[in-house]
Amino acid sequence: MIEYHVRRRSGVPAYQQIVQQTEQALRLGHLQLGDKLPTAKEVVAATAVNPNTVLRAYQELQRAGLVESRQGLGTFVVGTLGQAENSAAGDLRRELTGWAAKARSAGLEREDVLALITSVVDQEFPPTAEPLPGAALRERS
Amino acid sequence: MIEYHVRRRSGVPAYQQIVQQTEQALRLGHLQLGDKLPTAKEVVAATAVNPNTVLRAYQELQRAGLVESRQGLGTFVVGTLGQAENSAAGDLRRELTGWAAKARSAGLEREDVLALITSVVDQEFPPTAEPLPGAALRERS
Amino acid sequence: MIEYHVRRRSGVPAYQQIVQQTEQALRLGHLQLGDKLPTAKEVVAATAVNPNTVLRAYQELQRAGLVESRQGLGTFVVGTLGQAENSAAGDLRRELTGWAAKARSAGLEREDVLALITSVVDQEFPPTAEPLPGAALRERS
Amino acid sequence: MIEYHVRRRSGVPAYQQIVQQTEQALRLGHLQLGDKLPTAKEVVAATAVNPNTVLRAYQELQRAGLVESRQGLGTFVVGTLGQAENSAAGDLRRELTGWAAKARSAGLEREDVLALITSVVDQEFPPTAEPLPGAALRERS
DNA sequence: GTGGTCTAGACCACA
DNA sequence: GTGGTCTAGACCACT
Repeated sequence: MIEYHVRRRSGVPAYQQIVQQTEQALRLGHLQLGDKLPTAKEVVAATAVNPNTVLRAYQELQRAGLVESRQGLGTFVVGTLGQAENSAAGDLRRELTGWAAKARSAGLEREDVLALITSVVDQEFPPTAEPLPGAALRERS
Repeated sequence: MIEYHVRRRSGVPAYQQIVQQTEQALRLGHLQLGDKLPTAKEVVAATAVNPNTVLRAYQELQRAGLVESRQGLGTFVVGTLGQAENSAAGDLRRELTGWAAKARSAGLEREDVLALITSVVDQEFPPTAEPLPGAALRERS
Repeated sequence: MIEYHVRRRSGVPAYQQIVQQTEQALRLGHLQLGDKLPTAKEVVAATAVNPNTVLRAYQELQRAGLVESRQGLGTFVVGTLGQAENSAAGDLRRELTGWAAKARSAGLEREDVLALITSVVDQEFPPTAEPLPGAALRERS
Repeated sequence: MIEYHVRRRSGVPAYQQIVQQTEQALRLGHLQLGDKLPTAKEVVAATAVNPNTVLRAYQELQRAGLVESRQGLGTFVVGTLGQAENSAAGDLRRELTGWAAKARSAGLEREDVLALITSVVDQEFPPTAEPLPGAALRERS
């Protein structure tokens, strides 16, 4: 059963954190087709968020076609996402774990590692650019 | 000169994105002691956020002791952060770049890679847990 | 419940006055762990500042780890500060009150008393010096 | 010769800090009738503020009738302020110094002492209240 | 021209 | 209803 961790100070809305963690679990294969998500009550007990916040996250996931809520039964996985758990994933994970160990013994902290990683990933997998706002405005007015 | 990229749709407050990108540039050595940050005006021109949003980010960095704003002159780096650019960093970056290439040829998308990476990093460098809010409150009435 | 008093003519930013008064209340024990700060609305009603100014003060206190804001609930004290209310404080306060009475009967005004006091305190508890700005800059270009 | 100390981070405008420190020196007798203030150049060397900032402070003092600038000669004290250095001041200062020593041995820090003192002084010498803004507006419109 | 503060108002996240 | 973020614009302090 997936366990959510909500960081209130991160600035990311609580319901989005739940959505993102669910999506990530789907990519990693931690959640499989048919798996049951924890009930809102359980999430509330574990994360101290408001029940409505959980419901909103689950609705978002349902609209994305990833889960389905059944009255009185719970919420179940009905979709898949990505390739992170294909045949090569085991190797990739092993290698990355080794890399992380090396980084730690070189004295890097968690934040250093994250900075380095995002730097490399942004270079190798460039994020889709965002149009400058105002473009739409300029056309309209 | 550092260039900021603000993603408005990410849910993360714009001012925090600027703070985080500055911190990352400090960790990676892209910003050095004495370097000048772009003026609020320049950031506004590049990112289309409001000047106050930039000022707020800079003030946050100033309170963290990382930069110092001098009226009429600009904002300057006065602190350092982390170890991401020590002797071993070059090797680590090279290896990680190779790993990323392998991941791509295995068919993983950016989101898959990020999911895999955060999974491994969270395991190897466990984030500091956040105390449940309300702990202090529960003792009282 | 703490009551704030903002002096607009003092030259000190309103949000800093709120921060300082909160810190002082913590030192004096007027605010205890778990206490609730007034809502932004209440402060606005009492001091005629803008809600955003109050929020900014509370955020500053939150970053200092002294309070914690919970959406929809309010802002609560989660940290302590200093020793001004330990066992000896009662005696010290009594003595100081007596001293103030003597000063008044000697014809000193409020401003005279403040001048005398800051002079003595600065001598007995030297303030931490502030580094000359630009030290880091001078090395560079 | 008076020495100014400008704390840039205090939020109080630099020129006001110079004015206030001059007034305080007058009250304490550290500056006497006829004394010469440091030249703008000297203040600049000591505090790293802009010459214009010093000039503005001196102009303010001149408008208050406390000093007088003579071209090519310098700026001189021509007024007095308060009673902080009358006959009883010596005793009061001595007592206060003793009190401060006791406070320190009780473990209070500078900030604790300041909190305690302002609390007592505000009670014994209540600051003149400030009319709520809007009062004037209500009459006008 | 650069940064700092404040106001006003809008919209969102959360309880 | 409470706090969080952002925008827009004004005014001030400083170089």
